[in-house]
Amino acid sequence: MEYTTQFFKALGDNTRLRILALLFYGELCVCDITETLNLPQSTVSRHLSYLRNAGLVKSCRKQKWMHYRLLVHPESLACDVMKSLQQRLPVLETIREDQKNLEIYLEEKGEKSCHTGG
Amino acid sequence: MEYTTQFFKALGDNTRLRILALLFYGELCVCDITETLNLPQSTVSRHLSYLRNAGLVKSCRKQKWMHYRLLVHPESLACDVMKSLQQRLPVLETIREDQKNLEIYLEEKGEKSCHTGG
DNA sequence: TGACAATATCCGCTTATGAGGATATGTGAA
DNA sequence: TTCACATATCCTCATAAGCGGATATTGTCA
Repeated sequence: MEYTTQFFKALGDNTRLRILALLFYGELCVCDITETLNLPQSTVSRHLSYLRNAGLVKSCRKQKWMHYRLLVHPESLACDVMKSLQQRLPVLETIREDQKNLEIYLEEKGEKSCHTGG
Repeated sequence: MEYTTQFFKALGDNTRLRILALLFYGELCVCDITETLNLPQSTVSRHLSYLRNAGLVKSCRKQKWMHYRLLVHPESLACDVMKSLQQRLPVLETIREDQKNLEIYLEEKGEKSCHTGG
């Protein structure tokens, strides 16, 4: 049952919940997350590693940028929980603010984005 | 968002997941859990405290025995997750064994139970 | 290849948490 | 009021993890 425990440990941290809430918007690179949440790069990177080890996200390099996106196995506990999170996390003030900031950030970034030509 | 984080932290431990899986069967006292899981009493008590603080269970004294049962606020993230846990935890070998042991234990205990005269 | 940008990892420090034996507290019965 | 049982809390130790600045690594481009 280690996998299950590790899954919930991964959700047991404010920063990681905030990161997941951003990833519900789609694939993002580390700098997107770092700037949106306004946290030190090392902090974001460390939490992303944690999420990857716990099997919640997967990463892939695209040129200079490492992109992260959600990874869910269908018909699983993790899948159920992630769906519920997607629906319910925005109840939280902090999460709503983060998501708003992401929208603003992505719009401002526009075509200069590391997402162009993705 | 502290409440949410605390909720997931509470789920991020093997022993606590095992305890919750037993409580899906209904209200239990500490000795039921201790004997079913075959763990030191202090360990079980500590984890029950943790679950209580995180708002997942509530306790009430019945004579000499402290009874614990699940506590879920309807229409919440916690409620969604608990429902999913109830359905999916028995996928895990350890959980199935625990639940089997609980059934045997309760049957053997029978009328000498601390549940008599509830 | 040299410089820079994007990330990951290291490091030192601090706090949270787990374990389980020992002990304290609370409760009912004699 | 004393005993026995049920449970909570204390104590000490060990490990997991969080933080963020500094540094290493890797890819891109001139």
